[in-house]
Amino acid sequence: MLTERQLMILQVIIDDFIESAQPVGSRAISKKSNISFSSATIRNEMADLEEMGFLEKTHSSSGRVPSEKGYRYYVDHLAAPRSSGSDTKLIHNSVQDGFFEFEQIAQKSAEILSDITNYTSIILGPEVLDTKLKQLQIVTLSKQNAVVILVTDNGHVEHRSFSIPEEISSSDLEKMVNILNDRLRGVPLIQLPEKLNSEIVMLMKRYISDFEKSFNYIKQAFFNENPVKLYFGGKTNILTQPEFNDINKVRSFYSMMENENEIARLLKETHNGIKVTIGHENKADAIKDLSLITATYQLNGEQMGTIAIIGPTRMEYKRVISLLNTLSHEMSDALYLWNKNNE
Amino acid sequence: MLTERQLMILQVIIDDFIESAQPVGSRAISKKSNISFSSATIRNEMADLEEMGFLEKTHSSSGRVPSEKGYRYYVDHLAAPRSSGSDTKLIHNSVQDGFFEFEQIAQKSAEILSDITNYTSIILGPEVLDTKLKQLQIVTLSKQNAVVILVTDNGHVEHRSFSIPEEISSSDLEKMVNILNDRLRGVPLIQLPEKLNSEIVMLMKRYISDFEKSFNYIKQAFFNENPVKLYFGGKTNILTQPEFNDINKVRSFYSMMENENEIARLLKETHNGIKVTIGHENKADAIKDLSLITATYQLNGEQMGTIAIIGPTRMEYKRVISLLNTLSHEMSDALYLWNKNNE
DNA sequence: CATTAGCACTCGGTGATTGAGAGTGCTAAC
DNA sequence: GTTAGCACTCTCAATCACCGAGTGCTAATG
Repeated sequence: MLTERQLMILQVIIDDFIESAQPVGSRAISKKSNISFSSATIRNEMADLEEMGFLEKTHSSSGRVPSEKGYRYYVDHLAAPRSSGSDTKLIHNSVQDGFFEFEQIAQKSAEILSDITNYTSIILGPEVLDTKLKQLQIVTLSKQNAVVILVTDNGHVEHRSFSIPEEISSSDLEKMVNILNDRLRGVPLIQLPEKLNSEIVMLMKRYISDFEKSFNYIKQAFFNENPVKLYFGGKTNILTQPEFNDINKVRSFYSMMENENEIARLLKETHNGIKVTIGHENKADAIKDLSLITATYQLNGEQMGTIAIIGPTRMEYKRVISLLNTLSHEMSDALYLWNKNNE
Repeated sequence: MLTERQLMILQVIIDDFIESAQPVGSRAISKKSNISFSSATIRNEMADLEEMGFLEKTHSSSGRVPSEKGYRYYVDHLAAPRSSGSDTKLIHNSVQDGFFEFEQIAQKSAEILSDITNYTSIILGPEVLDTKLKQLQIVTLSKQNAVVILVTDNGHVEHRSFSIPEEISSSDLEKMVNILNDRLRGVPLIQLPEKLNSEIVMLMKRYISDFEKSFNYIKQAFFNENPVKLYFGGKTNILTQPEFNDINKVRSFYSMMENENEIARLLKETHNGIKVTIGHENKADAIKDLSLITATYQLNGEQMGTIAIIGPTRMEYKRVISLLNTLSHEMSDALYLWNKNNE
């Protein structure tokens, strides 16, 4: 469909625009070292590319700017991922550097990703639902107060304070914890509320009277939480992008970022591999003039979570794609190792 | 120094400007129902007030705008705190509604504060340094991995995963935890590193060989943390304030907000009571055209932490001061009750 | 026939000019 | 002491001319 030369010109225009954020004129292109045609020739080609929808003008006598279709073509055909050794090393080090806890690594990776790209990065943690309860613990602080601590088999820890009903003695508490541990160890978190309600409540009532009130509080505290966690990096980076000189864009972007559920939903749409969503391809209104690039990470082939970068449609696709690729593999590898040790 | 009438006019101007964000003209003032002088008279008074430094003009023929000195006078003499019943109720409910955990309450209060004011709120948590260790717990996840959990006497929980050196058997681990609990229970967190290094290390070495490596990791994980925690509310609220139409202001504000240490330092300067810092009175450059209002909360008369609101110098001082006052008392009360139960 | 030089044309951006409107300071009258 | 009146100042928005970057088209070129 496109001639060799058109491809080349399209590529040059997009590369140039990604770098400069300025409309690209025919003269500027003709001066590039790898271009040997006159500006007039290029003008003709650009007119054709515009007609086909790959380029746009900001006004009738301006230089050309890539359209969303142009970007789409660019990422699909033109943007061979370009990996930088130093970037790769940075990511590698951050992931390998003591992989003890997923939360740490995710947070750190999100920060590095946003630091080296100047975009905003988001990492979607694995669903906690299929993690299993490892241990339940109650630490009493005083006669009235105690902390329940819940540890999952992947090392995640949740805790919640509660006040001890007067009727419950400390030996009762101990009994209760023992029962719970006995019965609930190994139960997937997602089944916990149900298990608690059916089997356990009955059992407990036999041992301890009137424990329901305080127990409800604990249950609620643990299971109303978001079932999924997001790690952000560089939330304010977009402020340095020229396309965000408009306060209203900033506003709508941030109000969107506050809605974690929506973001999680967006990120979950990726299924294995890297997905680039450009401008209006995005379903969420607030990022209809931004691009979202997502990649997944896996454990034993099963998708665990998503890494994402949000930036202007004028994004360094090549670099970002390669970065996400690297990080995705690093995280998958680390998860695999960690899991193997954990068997 | 100021006549009755000048006071009145100053007050009206500031109130009006706080509401409208527009320079206030003499004619507008003369029309207010509680003002019975002509615009000419008011012009004369305004000229005097300007000469004294309480008012400013944005240009030679504009209406007047309060100067920082004007705001200062306003909060010191004119702004009798005006408490709204519904605000008070909101705060009261949020604080009372299940005071089991400080973190929850602080987070929720910060959010409510920012929601009802449209400014940004920050709550500085109590120094964790003088809380004491209540219990240490190690939960093994597998042969290689484990989680250390540290509970303080005020219900704060910290945890960190680590990998178990191969030399350590699970019975060794148990021993280690027992020793640690024995020796460290009741020790103030601030003394923990020291204690660990002096007494405990020696003791442990006798029981367990080569535990140092993994132990160092734990130590580091726990004690490199910020010794103080900040809870933010409404970080994006300032975007709705007209004074933040300038992207550069937004940028400098956010880059300041990312520096938690500096913010903590600012908030710590308050000592009992409410403190209003207007514009250039602030030491931090990034908020030299903003106002910061702080209040402390106490436990048994001892200052525990700070509540703060950041907004434009054109801030609803009356309302904010009264809100902070209310919240400060509510939090102090709640802390007191909680502490009493905890004895 | 593809390429290119040349040129008229278009449009955004800048700076100067203008008039309206809001507000002031000052003076003179009350 | 207060106020009406008025000249003056300055912002803001609209208008205009002009420049420059860039285009589209045509005609000449190899």
